[in-house]
Amino acid sequence: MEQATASRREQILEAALRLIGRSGRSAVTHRAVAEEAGVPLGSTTYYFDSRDDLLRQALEHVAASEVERYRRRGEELRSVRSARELADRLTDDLVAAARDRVAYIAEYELWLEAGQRPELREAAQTWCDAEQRSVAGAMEALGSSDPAKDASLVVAAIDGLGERALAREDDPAKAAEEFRPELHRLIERLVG
Amino acid sequence: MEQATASRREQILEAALRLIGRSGRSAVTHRAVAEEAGVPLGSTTYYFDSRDDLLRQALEHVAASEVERYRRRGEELRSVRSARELADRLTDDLVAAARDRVAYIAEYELWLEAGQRPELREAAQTWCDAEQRSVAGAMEALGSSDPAKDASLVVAAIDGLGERALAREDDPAKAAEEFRPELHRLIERLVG
DNA sequence: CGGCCGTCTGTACATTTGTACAGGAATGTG
DNA sequence: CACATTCCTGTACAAATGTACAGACGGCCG
Repeated sequence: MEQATASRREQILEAALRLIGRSGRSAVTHRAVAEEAGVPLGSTTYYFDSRDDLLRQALEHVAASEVERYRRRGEELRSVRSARELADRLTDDLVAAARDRVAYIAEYELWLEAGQRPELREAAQTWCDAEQRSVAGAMEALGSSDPAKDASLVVAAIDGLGERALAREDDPAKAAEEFRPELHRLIERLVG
Repeated sequence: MEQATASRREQILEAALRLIGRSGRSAVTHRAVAEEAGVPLGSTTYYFDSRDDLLRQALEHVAASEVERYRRRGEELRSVRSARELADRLTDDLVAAARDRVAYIAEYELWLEAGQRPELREAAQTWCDAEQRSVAGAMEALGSSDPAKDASLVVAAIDGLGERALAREDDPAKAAEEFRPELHRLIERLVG
């Protein structure tokens, strides 16, 4: 039954991610994760070699699922017809991400962890590339002269803006909403 | 002797920041900070009420010094004559930041900590505003139609790009260097 | 049935950590 | 000089943490 095994493992990984989203990577302790996942303490040490291993796999896990999400999102974004439409969709995504902070905070925690741990750089890289690719298709559809580079800029701006939204936790979704005209201006200028 | 007191306090705060830059916020323990600062364990509990207090003050301390740095840098940037010149200066700053990671990583750790701790949001806000203002003056000098908003975009892009550079620690400065043409393109498009 | 094996869990233990606090050293004050 | 006050540090201890591991449980084969 690797099915059951996999779901149990994932149950633990996702509990770890919820903790990261709520209280940062330092909150990932065997005991806290076990409690959050509703499994006994022994489970976390059974499925993962060490605390570091658990943290690493949790970040790789969220990276993998975000890559998949961007792949699907990339397909949809190829159909945009105007800078405004793309800006709207990207802002909607950002607002949604800000609303359900877990994955979004995990992304930033992953960057920082990757800064000190080479094993995580590949995951960070893959995540970043997927995000960029999902936007590049849309930039191409809008007639950008260099879709890859423009997408790189748009994604960098989104990440930077998202960061700011997170730090205004009173209402990060509202903060994200305010970036709509900014993103519009950026995309318009790049493809115009 | 508040002079001596201040320097001792700062000695501890800066040791904490070096630890953050090297191993993240979770590395800030009384013992690790004391050892890094070369002071006895009792000192850290004497100058700071608790571990949380120490972490908070360390982040506020680096925020304050970065605000000051941006204020000075803002003056200099007002004299730029072209998009290329501004892009060059901003890239140089980014390369320098990536080279000496501590303050740069601290910035991101501050964002994340501010996401969960309201007391830190003001510092994050102030830092962000200072960074934006330092660029806004230059955008104005270049004839931007909306310097504040353009600066907001440029700063967001820089922060997003910087994040990426950090995750490629093999040589973050080299990664930052590669953003030079991207920044140039962005600024040119915005003010053009 | 008995034996075997992989899955899983409760417990135990050495470390690490936050923090309180008694008292030492230094400095000022009469 | 005695004394008070403030600054500082070593030590102690409870709590939290990482991790090893003995053994329970459940299926499966002979």
